[in-house]
Amino acid sequence: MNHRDAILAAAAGVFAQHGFRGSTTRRIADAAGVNEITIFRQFGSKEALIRAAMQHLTQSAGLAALPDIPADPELELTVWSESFIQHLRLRSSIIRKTMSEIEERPEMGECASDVPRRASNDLCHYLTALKRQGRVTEKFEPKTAAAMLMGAIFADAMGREIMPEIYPQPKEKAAHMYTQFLLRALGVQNGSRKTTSKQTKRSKQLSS
Amino acid sequence: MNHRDAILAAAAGVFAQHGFRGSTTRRIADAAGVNEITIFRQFGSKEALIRAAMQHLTQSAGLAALPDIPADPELELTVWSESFIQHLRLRSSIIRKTMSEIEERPEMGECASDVPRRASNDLCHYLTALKRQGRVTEKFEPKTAAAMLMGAIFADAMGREIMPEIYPQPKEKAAHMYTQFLLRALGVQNGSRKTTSKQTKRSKQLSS
DNA sequence: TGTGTAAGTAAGTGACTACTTGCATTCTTT
DNA sequence: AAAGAATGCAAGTAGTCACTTACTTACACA
Repeated sequence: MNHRDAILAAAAGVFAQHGFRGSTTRRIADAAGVNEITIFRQFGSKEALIRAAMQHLTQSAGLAALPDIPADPELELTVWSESFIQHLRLRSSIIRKTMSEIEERPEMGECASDVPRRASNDLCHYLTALKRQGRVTEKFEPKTAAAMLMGAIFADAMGREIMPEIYPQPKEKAAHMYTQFLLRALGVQNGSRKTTSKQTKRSKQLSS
Repeated sequence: MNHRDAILAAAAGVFAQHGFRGSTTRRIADAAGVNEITIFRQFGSKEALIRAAMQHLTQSAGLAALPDIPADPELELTVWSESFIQHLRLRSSIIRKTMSEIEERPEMGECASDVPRRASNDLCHYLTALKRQGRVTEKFEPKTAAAMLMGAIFADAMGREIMPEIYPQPKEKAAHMYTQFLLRALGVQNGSRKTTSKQTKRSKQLSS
């Protein structure tokens, strides 16, 4: 493994555990198996290193895609929600640390808020398309619906470790339950149009 | 103002801005207008001071009450949601800092998670009562519904400052919109039983 | 073989940290 | 007025922090 990448990975890990002030250059160097000086020669300063590590992280983050034309809303939204909640859960530590640093270091927030911004955009587009198809019986604002689903997923990913008893069980089905809840609020009937046999199969699994 | 209270208030303020590691005893002393030594004489150590400040804060926190017997769900839930979102917004900085410290200092989380736990409990009881009244047409799990509403409110309070464009506008109506969304998912019809003229008036204001 | 580059070792800088000690001052209460 | 408690001031301790300097080692490539 390249030394530079090792340092970046170690910085991200230490930051996720201890935050900015707790990420001492010594700790990062030890975690990377590298001399402390190497960090300063490669990145110049601790601040530059942390910034580089954050950008490196957010660039490698991918989001599940939502189809342009909704076919099976429950299936498609559930898959999307599951991938989104998993993304947040895997990064819950670093997200918590970043959120708490934003006020002191606003530049950290700008790259961190990229993922949720894209997610909200994608989801709003999908919901708007659903509406245009006439498959929504209730009046609703896409932004409110999107904020609702994403908010529930976000709070679940951030809070379940600390207060597991206030979230739906089991945690593996939570994303699906939030999705069903959303669809019921929109008045979208179950079932799908134009589904392949594969999708129908998954669809039946979901509602079990 | 008592010196002890001034120190506690200053500690809470500095912690909200800078987190635990950034809350130096010097900064707290300056903010309280007190000599640094006084802190150690009164509280013994920085850790003991921060702990005392946190407990002092959570004890003084009150939550809006939800009636045992639902009468006007939209009104009652909206009032509750508004008070809850306002509570979280006023404390957003300190909540973010606390969430990020929990992994390193678990004892901080236990008193901090008290408010959301109580809120979830109250909300679940209310929704269960609504169900027992037969005013809910859709099948639903109270815990999921509560997690959905509270999650949306929590994410709004934590994230709107950083990403205002992904949340419903204006922010003063957000709590009401989330509440309406919840009620639609539950299939609760608008309007109220046994309302007084006052309540009806507020009810009409809300839906405007 | 020589040269440039990335890495390590050792030592140290000045600033900041939580916390202590000794003594003087102020305020409250008796 | 006397006594005791709370507070302030000055100075200092031992430790950690980011970062620097000066010098050495290992390796790639020509």
